Amino acid sequence: MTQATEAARRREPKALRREQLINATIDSLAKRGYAATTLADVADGAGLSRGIVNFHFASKDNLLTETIKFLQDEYTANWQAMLSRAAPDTVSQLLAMVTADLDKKICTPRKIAAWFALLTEAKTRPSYHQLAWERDEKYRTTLASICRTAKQEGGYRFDPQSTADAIYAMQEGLWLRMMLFGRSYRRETALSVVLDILSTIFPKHFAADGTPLKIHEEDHQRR
Amino acid sequence: MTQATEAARRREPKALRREQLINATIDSLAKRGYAATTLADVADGAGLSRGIVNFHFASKDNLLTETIKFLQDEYTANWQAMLSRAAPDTVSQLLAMVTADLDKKICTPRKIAAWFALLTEAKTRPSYHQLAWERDEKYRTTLASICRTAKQEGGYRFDPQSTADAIYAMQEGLWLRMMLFGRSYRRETALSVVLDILSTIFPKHFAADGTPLKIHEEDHQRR
DNA sequence: CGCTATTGAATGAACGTTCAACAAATTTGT
DNA sequence: ACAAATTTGTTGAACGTTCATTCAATAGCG
Repeated sequence: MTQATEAARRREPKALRREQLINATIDSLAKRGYAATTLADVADGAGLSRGIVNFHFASKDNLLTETIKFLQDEYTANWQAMLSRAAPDTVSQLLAMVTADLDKKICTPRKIAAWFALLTEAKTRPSYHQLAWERDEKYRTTLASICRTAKQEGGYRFDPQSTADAIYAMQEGLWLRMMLFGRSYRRETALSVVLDILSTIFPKHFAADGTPLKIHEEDHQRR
Repeated sequence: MTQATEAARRREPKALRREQLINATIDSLAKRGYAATTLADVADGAGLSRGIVNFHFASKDNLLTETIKFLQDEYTANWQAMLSRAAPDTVSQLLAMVTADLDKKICTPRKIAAWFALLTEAKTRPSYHQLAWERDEKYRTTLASICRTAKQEGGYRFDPQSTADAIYAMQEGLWLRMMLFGRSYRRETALSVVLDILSTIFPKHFAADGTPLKIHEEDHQRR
């Protein structure tokens, strides 16, 4: 590296270097898996020297905790933003939730792989477990409340919490499929599966061909 | 250990000792996770000495491959047996498939945890990947064919393959939930979520209260 | 010059694998 | 029938490697 770029690199603020290392961590998790990810891999991936991670993150454990926190923050911020930007009708809200989960920004092979690599270890790591639980709870309760509204609007018989659980579980299952069989199972495939099942579960909210319908409430009250 | 029991232990055939070590591996994977599972853990768990695994399995890698193979064989054999024992009507077949997935024998905390621990590493290990793919394909195509029959019987509009994918993904998602939040999310909870969503997806096959109905061949046309 | 970021070599712990020694079981020879 | 020889299963110590962490030395910055 030339001295000019070396100087420029050195001037980067701390937060940027941390993010750079977190990204190298995600890369390594996706490429090599949890067990085979070493600090040397991460440092090499970031183009930096061996001791650098312990300087910025104190320990490998902490680096991984910060990585899962990064992924979880990005995930939650993304669906919450998409939800608030969506139209207020039930179908739009529902679609916002499920397309956020499969959003191009979130749902990349490397991020999915890294997420599962960390999540699987969450069982034995309290700090990961806590983060997984938070992600879960927020999304799940929001989805359940949308299902409750939809039930009133469509006069459905299902139990809203149970249906929300089923939809959420299905999405996590599709993530798993994408992680394992990403070559044949992509975002677009998963999205069409989700849309199909939604139009089956909420038939009054979708046309026969699956087109979303906005339901107007003459005799229903919202939220 | 007394000499008598020591002698008895030594007489156990090779296959039994292998299964004993595989079980200790599942225990360790569930308790400590993939990364922290060592051969010393496995040997200690089985109450045997350090070098024993390399004698029976040649390498750690091979032990783990045999473990995932063991779990996958048990899983597949279980649902195929339950399916063949079930009544021939569509609802019974469908229920056999989904209850097999959540069967008490298969769906234990330790087996779920071990399965995910190994599966997550499958991305980077061709031999695991192959096994995961096999498990997937068999179950998925069987489920799709049942959905196809149900569609004819109930005059549903859904795409059978897509619906089967959604159901299967949901089940894997519920496994993930059980792994992560096993204290609050158990087999019984997951099962009720599955049954709820099935009666939503196949309304003609279930009564309003969710009771399964056997459909007879008169209803075959419509829409 | 003090301060902060970075480097890379040194350290020590953990782990998979190997192997010589031993013990039990089984086969062979007489 | 029984001892010797051989095979099979098991042990635990030794070995070499890998890895996270530490730290003294260094370089850029204001």
